[in-house]
Amino acid sequence: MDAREILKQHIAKTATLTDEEFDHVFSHFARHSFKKGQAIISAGDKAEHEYFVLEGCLKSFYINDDLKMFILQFAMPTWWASDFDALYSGARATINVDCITDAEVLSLHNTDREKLCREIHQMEHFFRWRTNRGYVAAQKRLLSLMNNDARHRYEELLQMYPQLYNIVPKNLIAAYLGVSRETLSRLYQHGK
Amino acid sequence: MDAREILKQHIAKTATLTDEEFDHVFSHFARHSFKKGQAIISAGDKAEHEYFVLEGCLKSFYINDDLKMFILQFAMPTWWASDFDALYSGARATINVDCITDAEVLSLHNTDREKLCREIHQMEHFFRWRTNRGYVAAQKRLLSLMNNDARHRYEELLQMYPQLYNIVPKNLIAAYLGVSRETLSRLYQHGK
DNA sequence: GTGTTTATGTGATGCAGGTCACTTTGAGAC
DNA sequence: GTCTCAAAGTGACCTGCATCACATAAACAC
Repeated sequence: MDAREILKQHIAKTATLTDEEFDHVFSHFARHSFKKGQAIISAGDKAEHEYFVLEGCLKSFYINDDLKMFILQFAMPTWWASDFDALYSGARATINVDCITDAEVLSLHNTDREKLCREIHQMEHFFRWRTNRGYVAAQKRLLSLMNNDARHRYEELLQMYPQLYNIVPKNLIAAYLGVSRETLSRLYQHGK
Repeated sequence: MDAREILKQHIAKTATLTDEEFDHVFSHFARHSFKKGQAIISAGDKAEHEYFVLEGCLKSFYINDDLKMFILQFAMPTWWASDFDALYSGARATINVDCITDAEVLSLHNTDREKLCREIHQMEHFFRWRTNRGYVAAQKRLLSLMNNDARHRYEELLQMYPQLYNIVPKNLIAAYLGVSRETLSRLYQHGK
């Protein structure tokens, strides 16, 4: 399935667009291919685009002063990634986005998203719902982080996104869960 | 300042409405007075409304199987509170909302929010931005929870919301930070 | 292929913060 | 006022997870 069709079906789940409207929307996206390990947004950059994943897997992450990495999100096909704080506020990025595997993405400029939201009511609706889902997911993750131990969070993650197990190295899973890679490794030593 | 004016100015920060449009919007809100300690949404309820705070302070929180409380949000004047997951998905509430102090609020039914978003493009814009801000704030809190220790998170919270110090008891602050009340109490024993 | 980097496992040790138990202070209710 | 209950402080003890150190093993570059 081509990029156009993937995006069209993705948006159609939340918003109703005519074919002409979708053509107009799609004309604001640009396609990019990235290699495994390649950076898409680096801390300090201006974050001007958000990215819709067609193929592969991205991660968005923060690096603290001790160079420790914390993963905010893994982005699989039909997910969106960016430094949303910087994107909306116009500030420099503090979040990085890069490629865990080779990836195909569509980029949308911040200005164009706002333009599309102004022009087409249904696009504003679409982006409202996309953010809604992100907000609710972030709140659930906050509660899980406060309430559950490392093992529980690990099993929760694998149950929710089984595909991750095969694609994402354990050190990155640890950086998502908020535990050290050693602790994650020890969770299942000698079979559970 | 009356309820109408507070809401009007709050919305005007993000969206442009004519007076007629605002009158229409405002007609969907209902005003309520609550007493300190009173519950607004309880786990198991249908969550059908979201609440805009005019006066006082609410909290939204989760209670786990061990009856331990985790606070998702304090809601001060011009903040919104609800179980947004249940509200949007139609599921039963898992989050509670109640009053830390006596409070004056405006309620908006889920159905009416969606109706207003359909009728008035600018209202869809308003709610998109409201959720944006919530999403970004939740992501920052996730990072802080993974990256910083209890003392750091406490100082961060007080710096961001100094008003909380006088209004909100320490055991609730602890439930927000994700530490025990004993640990929070010990942070500043014998003056720092 | 060979050398280099990245991912993973595992032992030893330390500490932040949890839990339990008890005390003190303060705010309402009457 | 007095009684009750919630909030807050503190000691003693325990534990989940971090950190450091080193050993494999697998992936990648050339």
